[in-house]
Amino acid sequence: APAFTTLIKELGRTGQWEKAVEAYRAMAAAGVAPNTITYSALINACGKSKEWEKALEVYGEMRAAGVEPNIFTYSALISSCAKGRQWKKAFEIYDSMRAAGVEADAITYSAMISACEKSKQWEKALEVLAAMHKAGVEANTITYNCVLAACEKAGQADKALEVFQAMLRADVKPNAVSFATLLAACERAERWEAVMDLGARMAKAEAELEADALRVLLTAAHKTHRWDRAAELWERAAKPGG
RNA sequence: UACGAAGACCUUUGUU
Repeated sequence: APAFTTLIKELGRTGQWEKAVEAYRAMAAAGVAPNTITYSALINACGKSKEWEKALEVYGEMRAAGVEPNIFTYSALISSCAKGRQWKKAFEIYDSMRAAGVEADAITYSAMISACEKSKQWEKALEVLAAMHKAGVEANTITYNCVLAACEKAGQADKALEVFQAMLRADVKPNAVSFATLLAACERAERWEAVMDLGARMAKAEAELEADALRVLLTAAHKTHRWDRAAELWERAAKPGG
């Protein structure tokens, strides 16, 4: 079964979900029984291609075959719903997971928040973060990135900055994705002072300065008449590895 | 104890 699972994952990674399903069918023909790991990989393969209905169908077959889902299975299902922008379905899966006595971890919560984000439910995303905290599960950089993305997508720059503060208070390190999301939110809201502030934090965090981030930071320097900062940015960007 | 397999942001690919 591990060989089939590896194949299914690879097919999923390259967007060939139909072939992944074929590989799964071929298992039966070869007399190999799919297990929890195989099903989780197949659900994820379907989810990656935004085939959330197929992912749920596979889940149904899994249950019918008497194979027990675990936290990987549920997280993959939630992630599938996220990519298909089915936040209500994601909550349904989450509820059934809890009913089965499976505790959500940081990955599960992040997938839930991502589901809210992609369905443009930023308030729900904040609710999930609060529930996570209440459950005593620590939010990590990715979790916060999902929340930041939810705020950004909804045009809630102030909320994004609030979440960022909470992130720093929780001692969770922002990465390049965090900053990119924050910059996007602030750019859209024309919060140039906030952008300048982020630029300073990025420098302190030694975060990688990508082209798009540089563009927004330069725009902000221009808008706030901080020519000195613009020059500094330019020099830093010109340096190899800087 | 370990010993080829599975889940979250971003990245790749496809669709608009």
